[in-house]
Amino acid sequence: MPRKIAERQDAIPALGEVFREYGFLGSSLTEISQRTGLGKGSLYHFFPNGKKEMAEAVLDDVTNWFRDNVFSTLLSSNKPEDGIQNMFEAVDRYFHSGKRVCLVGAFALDDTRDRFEARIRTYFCAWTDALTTALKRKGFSDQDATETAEEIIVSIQGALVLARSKQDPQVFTRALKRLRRHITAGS
Amino acid sequence: MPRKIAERQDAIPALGEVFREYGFLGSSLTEISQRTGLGKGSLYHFFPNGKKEMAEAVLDDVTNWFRDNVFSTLLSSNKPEDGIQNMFEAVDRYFHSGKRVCLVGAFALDDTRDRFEARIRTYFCAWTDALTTALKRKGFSDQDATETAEEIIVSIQGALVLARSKQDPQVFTRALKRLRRHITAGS
DNA sequence: GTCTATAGATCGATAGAC
DNA sequence: GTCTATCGATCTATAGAC
Repeated sequence: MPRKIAERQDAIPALGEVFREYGFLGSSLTEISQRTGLGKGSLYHFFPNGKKEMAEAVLDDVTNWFRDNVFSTLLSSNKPEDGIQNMFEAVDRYFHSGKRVCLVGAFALDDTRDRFEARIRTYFCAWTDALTTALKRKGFSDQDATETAEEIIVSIQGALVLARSKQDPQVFTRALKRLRRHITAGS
Repeated sequence: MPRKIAERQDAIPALGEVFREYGFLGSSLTEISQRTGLGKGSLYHFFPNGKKEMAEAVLDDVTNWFRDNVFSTLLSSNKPEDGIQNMFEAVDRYFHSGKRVCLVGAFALDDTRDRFEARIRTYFCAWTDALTTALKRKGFSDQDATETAEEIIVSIQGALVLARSKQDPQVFTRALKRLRRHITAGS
């Protein structure tokens, strides 16, 4: 127990919640201060470059979570179907079965994308590449694996948009079910 | 030619562009004034309730465009496959082959949704219902038509997110091609 | 109807006491 | 490290001249 209660990393989950709820522009430092329990002085102590650095830290945290919980399992050599199965379970948990949006996708849709271009691209490319690799190992042809990986990530993102638009999380769970069936049927 | 050059409706296309580019919160009245060529006084003359009313007018315009160019053809009784074919062509044109985002989907992802809840839901429900009807007429079972309609709209929305995230519009055109193939193969 | 000027509130960010 | 006070900029919206 070498440290005080608050470290920079401890603020990340609350920061993620605020950015997911209000977007980047809509997240005011006042709101961020209240939800993290840190005064503006403390926030600027941990994130000297302000709100942009907070969002970068959250995006890095999201990508790291997917690397550790999704991509790594997709890329581990044994049993590609286990990696894919794990991905669907992890995705369902991460997005709270359709009740939570994808922060990266949300940032991508307006000019916020331009501020975080590299991180947004990295997230989606790493996901696409890992899933493509797993599908090839599962026996898909190169082209079929590439197309199917893109199709799956497209459907996950679109299901999150439509679920939130209709305020019906089941849109998301239905999409995941279709994708699982699609994979097992097409192998 | 009964009217002056500028009517309320003439400002809608420019308003749509600004909201698509910067989102609702990110669209300042200064930017809107420049892009529409109307001073703030004129803007408040046409839209007494300010920015919210401007966004509502744009959302209504989007929904009306889809009603006239997509939903009506899907619902017209003759030849459901012509209506579906027309939908894919209209969607490809409307979203500039993946270079333009869906304003309704973008508004849905953060707390902007709460301001325009009814309009966002109406847009997606009208689309889902029209497409479901066309698929039933094409011979799909009730459940299969409902599932497939949702799958198509999910894929279109997700493809727009991923295309913009990766800055690769071809993600969108590939998704449309897959959907067309899926429909003709599954009938 | 359309403009300029500006009110009133809130923004991100900083300074300085402790 | 954490706080309060506050800066200058920017925001939406309005007032009033023309």
